[in-house]
Amino acid sequence: MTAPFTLLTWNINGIRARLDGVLTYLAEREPDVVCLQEIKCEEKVFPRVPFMELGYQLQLHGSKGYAGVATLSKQKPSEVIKGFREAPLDSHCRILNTVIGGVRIYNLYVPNGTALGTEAFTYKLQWLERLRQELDASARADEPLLLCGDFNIAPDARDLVDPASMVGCTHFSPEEHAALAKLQAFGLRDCFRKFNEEAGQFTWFDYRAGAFRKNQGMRIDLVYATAPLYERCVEVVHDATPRSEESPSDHIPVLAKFS
DNA sequence: ATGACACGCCGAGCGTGA
Repeated sequence: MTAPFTLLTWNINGIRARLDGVLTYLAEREPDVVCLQEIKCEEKVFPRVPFMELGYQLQLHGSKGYAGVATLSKQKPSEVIKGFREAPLDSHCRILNTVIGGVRIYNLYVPNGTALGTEAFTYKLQWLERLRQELDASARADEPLLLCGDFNIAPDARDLVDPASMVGCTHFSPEEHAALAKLQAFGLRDCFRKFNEEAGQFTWFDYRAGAFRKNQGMRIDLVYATAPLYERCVEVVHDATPRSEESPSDHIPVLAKFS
C-alpha cells in the first residue's frame, strides 16, 4: 500500500456474541483493515450486512462454532487465499491471506496447542513450520508483508506475568519460541516493540479471578512486518477500553498505523 | 493446590480456549 493505512487485529471470541461491541468500535475508529480471529461461525452465518453498512468488504474463512478468521477492508482485496496455499489446507480455518492495497496481509489464529506433549501441541508447531515454508516459497522479505493476529505465544519474559510459573506450559515453551523465531527469521519484526520496550503490556486477560483488573495477562496478539513495512509503522497501541464494556472478548484490540 | 469465565454446541453438560 503506497497510501497510509491503519490496521486493527482483534480476537473477538465469537462474532455473534460480540457483534454490537465490534460494530461500535469499528464505527468509532474506522480502521482501513480489520483482522478478526475466533469468529466461531460458518461463513453463511456471519452477520455481513452491518459491516458492509460501515463500508467494509468482507473476506471470511470460518467453520462451525470454532476458530475462524475474517478480514475486513475498506478497499477491495486484489487477492484472497483461504488457508495454506498447498494441501492440506487449514481445516480449522486459521489463515486468511489477502493482498490489500499492495500489502500482503496474513490474518492468523495460531493453534492454541493445549498442552506440551499433546497432538494439539505438535499440530501447533507443524502449523508454524508450514507457514514459514509458505513464506519461503511465495513471499519476499524485501517486499511489504504483514502477519498479524492471535499467535498464542508470548514472545519473551516481558509478555506475561510470571515466566517461572509458565515453565512446561503452552504459550511460553522453548519449542514455541523456536518456532516463532524461525518464522521471524524470514525477515519479520515485532511492530509493537518498535515503540514500547516495557514489560506488562498485555493483549489477553483471563476472564477469571479479576485478571484484567490486576493486569495479569499475556501479550499474544502481535503484528509482524517485513522491513519496508516496519519502517512505515508509526504507532502500535493496545486498546484496553473495550474490555470495560459489557460482555467483552478476553482479548483487546491492537491498532497499528502505517505511514 | 485448586478454581475461578466464556463461547457455541440442536437443548446438557462438554470440548475448547490460553
